Amino acid sequence: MTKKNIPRPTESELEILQVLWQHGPSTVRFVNDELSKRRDVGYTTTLKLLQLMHEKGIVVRDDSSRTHVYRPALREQETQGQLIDRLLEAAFGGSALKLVQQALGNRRTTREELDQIRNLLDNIDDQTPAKPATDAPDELA
Amino acid sequence: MTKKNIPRPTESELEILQVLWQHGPSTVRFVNDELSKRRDVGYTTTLKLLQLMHEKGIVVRDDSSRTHVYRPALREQETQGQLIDRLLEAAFGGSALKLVQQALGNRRTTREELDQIRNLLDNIDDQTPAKPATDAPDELA
DNA sequence: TGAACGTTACGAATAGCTTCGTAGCAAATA
DNA sequence: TATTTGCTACGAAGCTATTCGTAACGTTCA
Repeated sequence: MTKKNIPRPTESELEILQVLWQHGPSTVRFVNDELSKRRDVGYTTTLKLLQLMHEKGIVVRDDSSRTHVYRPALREQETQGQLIDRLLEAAFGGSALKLVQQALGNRRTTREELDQIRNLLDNIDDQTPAKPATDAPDELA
Repeated sequence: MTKKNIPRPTESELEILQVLWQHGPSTVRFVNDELSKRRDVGYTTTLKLLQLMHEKGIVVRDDSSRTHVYRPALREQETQGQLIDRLLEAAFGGSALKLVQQALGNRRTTREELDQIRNLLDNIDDQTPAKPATDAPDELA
């Protein structure tokens, strides 16, 4: 009921979101400086992008002072979850299993990462009843 | 050296690729019928899309008979791997761990699937030396 | 004050994606 | 053979994403 109207970020928009996720609320100048570390991009390009993202509701803007400050409208996890859902539908026929297999299989993964995933699996296991529950707990840190 | 020139499929193109992956080499007619099961789409739209995909090298075409037959240029796994790489870069800062956590965490996953993933992890473990190997085996069914 | 600078707003050009109409041709059929 | 059917090719329109130039305006500072 809350996340229906937020449009899917494009690739350029994601690039900006990553800066905001990583550094918190930022000015156009700052975002542009960050992007410029990776590739050539004009200041007004970044500005325009942020303005569009604002119009779309992807970011929230504090324009109380002359230099506006932008922050993501959604938390990192929400957006990432959305994107995975999209990819799942678009390329994996909805099978999360196949996606995870693909993500782990064709990639060098460290032992440590593997262990972390195993931990995650165990946690999920604890909460996965043999029969579907009607009142599964939600929202844990 | 082999997969550099193949451009990334768009969303519509992926929809078609899924049909080809699932049913094997197909005519425009067949692909269009499949797509039509899910949504409204004109025949020439599907035709044009396949023609463009052919130009781009995303699909291969057998035009020896009047009715052309299309098949994917890349195997399902390759394309999916590519797409995951892309998403990994675009939204997860390159961390496969975060991606998998997100894919598994925010989703109802069956016990069976969890077990399959655990198996996968064990297999990877067997092949993951403490120090990186120079001659990892490739291509297993 | 006035010049230089930083910031936002806006318009426009370009490119790619998606869709479909029309034309032309070949094959099947009456 | 004449008609109908089915297929490919092609062009174009509409939309979105991306990029940047220019203008307008406030702030800073010499």
